Amino acid sequence: MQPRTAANVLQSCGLFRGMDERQRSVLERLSVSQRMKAGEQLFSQGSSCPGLFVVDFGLVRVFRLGHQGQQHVLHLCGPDQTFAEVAAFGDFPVPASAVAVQDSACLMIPNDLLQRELATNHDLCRQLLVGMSFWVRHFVQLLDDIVLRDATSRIARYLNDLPTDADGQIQLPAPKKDIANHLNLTSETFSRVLRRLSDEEILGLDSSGAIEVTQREKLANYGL
Amino acid sequence: MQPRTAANVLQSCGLFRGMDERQRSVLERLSVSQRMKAGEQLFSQGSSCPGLFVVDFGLVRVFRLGHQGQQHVLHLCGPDQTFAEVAAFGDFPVPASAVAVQDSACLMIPNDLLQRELATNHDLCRQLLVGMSFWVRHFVQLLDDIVLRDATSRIARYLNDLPTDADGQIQLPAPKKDIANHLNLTSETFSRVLRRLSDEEILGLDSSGAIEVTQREKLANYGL
DNA sequence: GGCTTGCATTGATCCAGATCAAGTCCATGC
DNA sequence: GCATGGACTTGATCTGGATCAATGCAAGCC
Repeated sequence: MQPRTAANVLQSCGLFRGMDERQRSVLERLSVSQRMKAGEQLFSQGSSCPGLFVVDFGLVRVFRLGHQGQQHVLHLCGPDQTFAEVAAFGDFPVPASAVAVQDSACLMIPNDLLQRELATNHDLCRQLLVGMSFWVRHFVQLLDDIVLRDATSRIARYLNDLPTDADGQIQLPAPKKDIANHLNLTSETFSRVLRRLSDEEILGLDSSGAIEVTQREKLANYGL
Repeated sequence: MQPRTAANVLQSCGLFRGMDERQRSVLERLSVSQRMKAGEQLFSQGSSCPGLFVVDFGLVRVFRLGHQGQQHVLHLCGPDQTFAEVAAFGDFPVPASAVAVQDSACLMIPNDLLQRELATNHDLCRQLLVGMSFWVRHFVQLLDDIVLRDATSRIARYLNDLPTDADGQIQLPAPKKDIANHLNLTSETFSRVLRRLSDEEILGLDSSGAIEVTQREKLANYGL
């Protein structure tokens, strides 16, 4: 897999959408490319924030560690998604760790350069303020998904929000265990729920791991 | 209870700390004062965001509604705390409802005026960007409190973070049922845990509702 | 005063999902 | 090829906290 150009990555990243070409080119110049092997750690919870990351290709797992060594996956970042923005803006230690799930590449905008740019670039500030508010909303949604919904409902909603590929099938973007953990479930429970939905003929499970939604209607109902 | 001046409220509010007098006076002029009786609703989930609120005095419960009518308390806002900032910046429907727990007063900066100010005021933008990132961190912490810790640990941590008054006692800032719900517990469980901590002589429970921490050390250990 | 209403405490029971335990099925490296 | 290990499934069992239920208690109100 070959890295794209910085311009390309930034252009397709939601956080920077709405900026014009000129704006983005400023960020391009600040950015650094970085490649990681599967399993490689980018940063760990509590260390100072290296900067803002955008995934070029691959998959990065961002997670919090619990006192007894458990972990909770906050975010599974695929291409064009950002992470560590929050710590970058707030200038505090990163509140989570990040590890590449597969061989991956990222664009990184170093913290000090970003800060300097923010100091003078008003448009960038506004843009990021909006981006950030979406980020908060995301977490609020995740939070009360976990608090207010049961396992089946959470999974149904998650599946509903995934895009279907050309064959109308869903490819899970990450290993099941990581998705399960993100939804605050064990992989066992995740597996059982998929099985049940398959028995109810709402889903079709493929031995390759692809999922076909045979009754979108009913799936949406589970997600309410 | 008498409302304070707008200047006074903004000055003691964390989100606007770091702004100079001149900056704040701009916001003062935009702000509107609002009083609520106990139980009065300020806005409800899904409606358009009226603006950014700062609590003057009293207590506001901000919560999400679940499909089956359950609710989850996202935030219990006391004096000088803000709410609805997120929707205000992002300009989407408020993702939660807000109700006054007691008779209260708020300062409100209407959305349109705030937006207009943000368009030109760079310092304000930067300030709010930082404030926002703290807000995200808060939610991440709440999230994995709920995910990674058990009931006792959550409560211990919550109590540990509360300030003690002049007598070294803790006054809960809100009804127990609301605090319990915020921590994703039932009031029954909350009650039982307090009782257990009291039996272990880590806490002293007062019939008036005040809590005395008799072994801060052990309490902190529960919160790890 | 008596009446209502809502919060809080305590006990008994229940259950969704975790944990524990096997077993299957690849992919990887030697 | 064969071994090793990780991801996934499936079954049996356990448990933390929810739910249900009863009671106490204080505040507001006629």
